[in-house]
Amino acid sequence: MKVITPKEFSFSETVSYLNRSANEIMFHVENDTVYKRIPADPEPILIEISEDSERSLHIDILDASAPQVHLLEKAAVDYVTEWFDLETDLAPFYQLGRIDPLLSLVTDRFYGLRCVGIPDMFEALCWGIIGQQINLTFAYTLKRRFVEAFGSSKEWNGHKYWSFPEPQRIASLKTGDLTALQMTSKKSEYLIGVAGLMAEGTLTKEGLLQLGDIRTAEKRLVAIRGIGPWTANYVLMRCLRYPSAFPIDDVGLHNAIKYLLGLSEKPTAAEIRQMSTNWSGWESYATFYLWRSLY
DNA sequence: GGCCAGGTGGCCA
DNA sequence: TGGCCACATGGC
Repeated sequence: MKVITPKEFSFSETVSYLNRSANEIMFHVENDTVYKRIPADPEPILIEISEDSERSLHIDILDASAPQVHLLEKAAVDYVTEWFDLETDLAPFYQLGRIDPLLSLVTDRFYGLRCVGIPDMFEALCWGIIGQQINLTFAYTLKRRFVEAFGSSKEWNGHKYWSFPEPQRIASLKTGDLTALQMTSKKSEYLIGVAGLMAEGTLTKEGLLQLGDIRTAEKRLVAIRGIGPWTANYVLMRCLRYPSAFPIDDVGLHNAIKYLLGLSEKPTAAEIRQMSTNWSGWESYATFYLWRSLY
């Protein structure tokens, strides 16, 4: 299917972002084409996303069973719309880029980049927890081991496409099952605990969204063991899509600011708060663009 | 070999 | 509230 994209969208910037780790397991990029196994009824489907010579986006289902194909096509388009955040109007953000000295260093440079999401909240939470206090390279390694151990996959053209593990599966594990993958025992406890809350239905994406405002959702998340302000805001940003979510403690953000401004030290929390006063309502996009400058 | 990493919980004033 | 500190393991 051909998909209408907004004016301020760049598929090549999206692909650049998706290409940032060769160790990524949840999708595959090859020849400027993106492949991903996504949830669908009655079972996951494999989709291919590419851009034609006129810069239109194309989404195709590679393993569709014929009778359901129309429903599946709609599911695929909806998924990509959510994943690539195609419905957000970026014009106000770019307006900020014209007045904010720090944002101006990234808005033109990465024009058309959108905050790539993690639609599955269990995946977003796990990725946040896995990434706490370890370098990103190792985080990708841990995620790969985690998914290969407890997720499901389908092979297509000699490549394996993975679905993220189900909360029910992780909730049934013992910490030893995860420390065996080199997770710390704390991380293992956090992952199993969050999986339990989602498996029993006390924690859901819909439920958090129904709370209505970001502060209430943040409080609900931070009350969970293993989820602090950074992880909560990371999930609010990449899964629940609150544009004002702001993982201000993020060391990557600190380093991005340091390098972009040529500082000799990382900025303090107070300095970042000061610099971000202009970003009100767009903190998540500001963070995503600043992260992008790191690779 | 030492510092750092997309932090968090727990303790203390 | 805000400031320390232990934690735990790999990357570079």
